[in-house]
Amino acid sequence: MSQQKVVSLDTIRVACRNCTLSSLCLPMGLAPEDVERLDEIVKRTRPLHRGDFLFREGDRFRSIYVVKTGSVKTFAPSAEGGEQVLGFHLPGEIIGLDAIDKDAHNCSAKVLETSAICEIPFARLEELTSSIPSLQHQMYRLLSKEIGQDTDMVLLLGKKNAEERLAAFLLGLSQRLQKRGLSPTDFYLSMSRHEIGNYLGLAVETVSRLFTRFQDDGLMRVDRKHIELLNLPALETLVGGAGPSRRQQQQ
Amino acid sequence: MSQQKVVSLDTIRVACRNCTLSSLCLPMGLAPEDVERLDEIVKRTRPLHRGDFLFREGDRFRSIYVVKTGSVKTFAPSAEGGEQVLGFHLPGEIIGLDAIDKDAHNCSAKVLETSAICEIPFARLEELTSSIPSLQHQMYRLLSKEIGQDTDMVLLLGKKNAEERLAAFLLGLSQRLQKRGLSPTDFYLSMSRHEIGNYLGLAVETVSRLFTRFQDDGLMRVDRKHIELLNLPALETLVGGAGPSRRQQQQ
DNA sequence: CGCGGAATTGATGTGCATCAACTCGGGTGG
DNA sequence: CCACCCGAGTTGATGCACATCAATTCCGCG
Repeated sequence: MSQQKVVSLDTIRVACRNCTLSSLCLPMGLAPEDVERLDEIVKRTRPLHRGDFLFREGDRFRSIYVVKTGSVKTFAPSAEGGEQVLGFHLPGEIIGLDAIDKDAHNCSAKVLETSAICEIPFARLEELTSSIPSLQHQMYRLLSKEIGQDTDMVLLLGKKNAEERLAAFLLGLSQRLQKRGLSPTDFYLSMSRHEIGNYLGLAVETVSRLFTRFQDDGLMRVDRKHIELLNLPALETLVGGAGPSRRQQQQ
Repeated sequence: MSQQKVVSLDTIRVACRNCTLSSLCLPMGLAPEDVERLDEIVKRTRPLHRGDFLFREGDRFRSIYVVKTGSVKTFAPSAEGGEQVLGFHLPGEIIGLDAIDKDAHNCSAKVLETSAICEIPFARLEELTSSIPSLQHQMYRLLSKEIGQDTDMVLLLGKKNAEERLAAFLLGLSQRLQKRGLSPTDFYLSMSRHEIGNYLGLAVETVSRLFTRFQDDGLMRVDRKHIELLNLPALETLVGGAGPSRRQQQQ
């Protein structure tokens, strides 16, 4: 969102090492020299800006990307020239794993705000995982986790109403930010209402109305792109419990 | 659906070898001795029957499963005791990859009809992939493919109307059956209307009405669980083109 | 300062869920 | 072998959540 000072190369390096560590290696103990080997294949790219593409649908698959700071959205063309937003990617999160299969990207990735992104050439990563079993296991876990997240999304789109979807979206952001040591209750949305609606399978107007309603109900404070969550437990109730005074789910 | 004769062990072995081959190794050339090593860790299970579980949500993750014959559905609990059907798995398809991350299954897998299933202990598979780079690459591709499929599902649930969803469902089945050398236009549905609706985010009644409509329009013939697709191109138009005389997609 | 896209808010329409009634087929027990 | 039963599927009537249309305001930016 802001950049108080020119970020030194060292800062990037350290931060990037951090993001590599936490995303790829945190849960498994990886020998320090292996971390070093992993670190060596990571390319640091200069800061990217709003609107820049990491890759476009159809591009040959070469690398996966890790968000260091900022945010990225991925989206695929839908029928009739429209697009489906597939995800918003925050610091520490990985982009591009879906391209391994066809060796080509089947979605596009666009930077939402000034962001620092690490690029990891997949061929080299694959060599590395061959010789480091625990890193291989990490890769399997990462891929598997992605499947799990998509499953959550299917559940959201298949079974939840508008209210539940937006509550789930906000809580999801909150938790992911918290994981990175950022405030889980006070943050800025880097994406537009339109993109949120597209992502959640809702119309812009519905998103807008729900923000207003949530605010009126004291669940949150909304000022343009600035969000303050005032009542996380209540939001959790909305998501999990299928909404108190709402229709119950089919089946 | 039927079982003309008791299947001999050899038949199972050969068929299972086939399914392992085609799912895990077909696209990459794998040395014959490596295929042998892979084949050795595959467990053959006796035929399973309608209602049997491969695993339940929460079970410790030990193996992935490959459908040899028959079909399996996977589903996760939704809010309020309901369930979300996550997928139907046909011969040659793999189940359980989503459990690697948490080392526990986060969905259940239930057999829809008498089926033969291969079990592959994941720990042993992982050992194998460490020493066979091309097999490791195959695993990455399989996991990545699964992500791509989930993405398709998100697009379907987020952007398609009832008609498009059912058309996409039928075409999907058709193509997957064809891949296994079965008829792409004449097949039996092993799942109930209820399960189809649940999977597609639709009510049973809507599914039923659409079957009737499609039949009236000459797109297909429906008799109970027996399906004949009479006009694949027309179905494809329904899916891709967002329906000729229908509302256009948002954005 | 003024333009234009983003967001909000209100009014209206509709696709599909829901409710309800009925039919069908398959399995069971007498 | 048939009568019964029960769950699955179909069909029709109604309602509602959310999309769509329309008008206005708001803010960012040149």
